[in-house]
Amino acid sequence: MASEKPLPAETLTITEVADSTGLSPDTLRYYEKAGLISPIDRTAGGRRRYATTDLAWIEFLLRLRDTGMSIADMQHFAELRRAGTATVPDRLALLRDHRIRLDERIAHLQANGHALDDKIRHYEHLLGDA
Amino acid sequence: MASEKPLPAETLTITEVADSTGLSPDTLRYYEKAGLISPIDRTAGGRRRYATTDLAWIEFLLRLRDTGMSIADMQHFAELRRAGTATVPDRLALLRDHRIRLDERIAHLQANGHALDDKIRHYEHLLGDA
DNA sequence: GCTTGCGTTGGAGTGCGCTCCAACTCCTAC
DNA sequence: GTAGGAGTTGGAGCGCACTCCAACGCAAGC
Repeated sequence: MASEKPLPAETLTITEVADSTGLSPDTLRYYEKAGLISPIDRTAGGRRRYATTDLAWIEFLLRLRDTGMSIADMQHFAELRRAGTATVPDRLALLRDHRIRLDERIAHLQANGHALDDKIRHYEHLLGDA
Repeated sequence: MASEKPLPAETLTITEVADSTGLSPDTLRYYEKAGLISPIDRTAGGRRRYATTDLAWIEFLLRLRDTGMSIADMQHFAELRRAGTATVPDRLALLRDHRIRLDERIAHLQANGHALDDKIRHYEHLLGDA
């Protein structure tokens, strides 16, 4: 009853995933241990083989991370995902909320950017510079 | 020769500055120790009295921090400031550079925001939701 | 003068997000 | 079969930006 799948050719080693995502192998293992990524399929020898769906999920995680979501919140989201489609409304609500806070952050950054522009102009004026 | 200035009325205690900036008194002392803020005037009893110019500088620091500048880089900027007007060109160059990287970050956040919008639409579609 | 509370210091501790390490196994090429 | 490199684990360590603490000093009201 060996369930030895033929391991579809589109399978990636940890370094391949690392290279393609910009994460280090250590960070990939850390994310998996933390439950951000569900346990990755292994070869007979115990080595991780990432499926392209795993890769897509990691890229989504990176988007959440890069927009300021904490590990703890990503853990929560990943749990909901593992719990199945019944949690889609929850996940949608979380994403919408995150999206709103992202726009607020962007607006805040832009306002600060304008203040920096003023400061830059002030310095330029001091120098008679263009 | 006592240089006991009358301490212009527009002088603030550490908690007043904390309340007005949102920083904690501990953080204000930490910033001063770290050299982000030059030594603040003291009362006879050794208590800090912040001038409004100190407040303005702290608010500027917060703008740098909120736009992603590290403590180390703010230390550098503060050093240049203490070194006098000869460093204005350097400071201008740093600010311009920081400004450019800020715009890059904003663009990146916006791109990620659009990707999140796609994901949100995907979930909405799953639900037949508006 | 005494209490209450704000402020001071140096230094230790915290939370986050990794990052590194030792000791080991596995896989490939020769 | 052997050498070299890639991958595995649990756990320790790190850098950043604070945050907290104990022990003390000073100030204002009663």
